[in-house]
Amino acid sequence: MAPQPNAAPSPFRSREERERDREEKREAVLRAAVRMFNARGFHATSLDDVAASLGISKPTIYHYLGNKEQVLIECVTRGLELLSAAADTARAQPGNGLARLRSVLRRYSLVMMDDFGRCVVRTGDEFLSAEGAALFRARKRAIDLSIRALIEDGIADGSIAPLDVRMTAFALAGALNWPGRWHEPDGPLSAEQIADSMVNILISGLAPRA
Amino acid sequence: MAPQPNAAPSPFRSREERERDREEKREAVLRAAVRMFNARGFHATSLDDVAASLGISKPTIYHYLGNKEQVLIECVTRGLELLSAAADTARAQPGNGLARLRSVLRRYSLVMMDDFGRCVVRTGDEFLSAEGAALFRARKRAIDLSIRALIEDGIADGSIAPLDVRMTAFALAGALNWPGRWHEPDGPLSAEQIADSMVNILISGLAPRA
DNA sequence: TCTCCTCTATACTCACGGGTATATTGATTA
DNA sequence: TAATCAATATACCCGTGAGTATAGAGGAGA
Repeated sequence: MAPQPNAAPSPFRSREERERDREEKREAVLRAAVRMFNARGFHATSLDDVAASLGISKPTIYHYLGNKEQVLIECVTRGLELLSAAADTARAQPGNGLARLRSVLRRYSLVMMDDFGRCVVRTGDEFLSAEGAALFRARKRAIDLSIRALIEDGIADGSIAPLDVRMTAFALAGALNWPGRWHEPDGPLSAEQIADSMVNILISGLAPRA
Repeated sequence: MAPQPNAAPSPFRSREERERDREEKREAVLRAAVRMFNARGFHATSLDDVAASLGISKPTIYHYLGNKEQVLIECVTRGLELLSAAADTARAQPGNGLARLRSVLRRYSLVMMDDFGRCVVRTGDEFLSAEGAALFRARKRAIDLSIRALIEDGIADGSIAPLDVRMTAFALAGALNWPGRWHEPDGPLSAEQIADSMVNILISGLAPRA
């Protein structure tokens, strides 16, 4: 029996619908978890707390996710994927190296002020198991390399000064990660304002330009 | 009986000597603790571990320090004092605003690559009790204000471009805090090299100067 | 010499929280 | 209708680690 195109909403869920439900719930757990991890810290947040905030019980979380570390890893991975996407989409854009870098940095910075991005800065290697930490480092390194490549492009085409690429990438990352620590979404400054402001400062530097 | 100026070292310790001993041991506990906190994270480090690394037992630590949070607070406070000192000593130096700021940033950056400095970046508010966190924030704010004042001086005397002072301070802090996360003391790059390099990048910016 | 204080260890208590065993309900499928 | 499976709960286990009770050893001072 094929589903009617305009069938009235039925209480009987199909296979796909049930899978979508499941995915939705999983997602809800991750959202709730990442918020609490960011607010109180990973170790200070118990899965009982997370469950309570969703009106469910701890075993339900275990029904959707393997264990506490996996919850964290999924959160961090989401954040890292957003950052990678930010780095890669702008890479193929037109413009000289500096213009493309500016665009990447802007996006990167915005991600850092979002729940999953924040989770990335706030999660040190110490929180993860050896394997988790290795994965984490590998993904961060890939992002770092993306940014370095962009800086090199800019130096090659003359739009960026001939700086130490490695250090420059670290300086940029540090400055743009920092808002993940202090920015509060409900504060007076919008993420966009902060991102633009930060990027401009980093690109022009403190010394006045003649 | 007054102590002889060149008395032979005696096994009988005087009052001051005993107090000095005590202070020394306290210090040793903090050093050992901060190292382990930085390496494994605060929550993953038990006081039993710290004690074992010194060849002593946990109650001995409690003999010198009240509880685990106090150990952390003392470590963080030491770091914050170093940072404050870095900010304040250079404040009274000669030179225009930019020159003085450069000097402060350099010192700040070096502290961040030292044990107690690292502890400051790695310790989020989440690790501390409400009172601890409040103290922590207050001290960090004071340092931030010091740096902002310096930036304002520089803008006033024309040695720094007319930027958003608040954002500039955040960008600087972020970039200079970051090495506290990734720099390893035994690595190939010396702290001095990193500090100089970082500060130069931040001051001149990425865009080439005509 | 007797007492007190300092320093240290052994051996405990206890809460917290990650993780699980098991039961229940209701829908799906054979 | 029986058997199965997904989703959820209650009630538990148990390791870890913060913090403590207690005791002993040895020097300091009276």
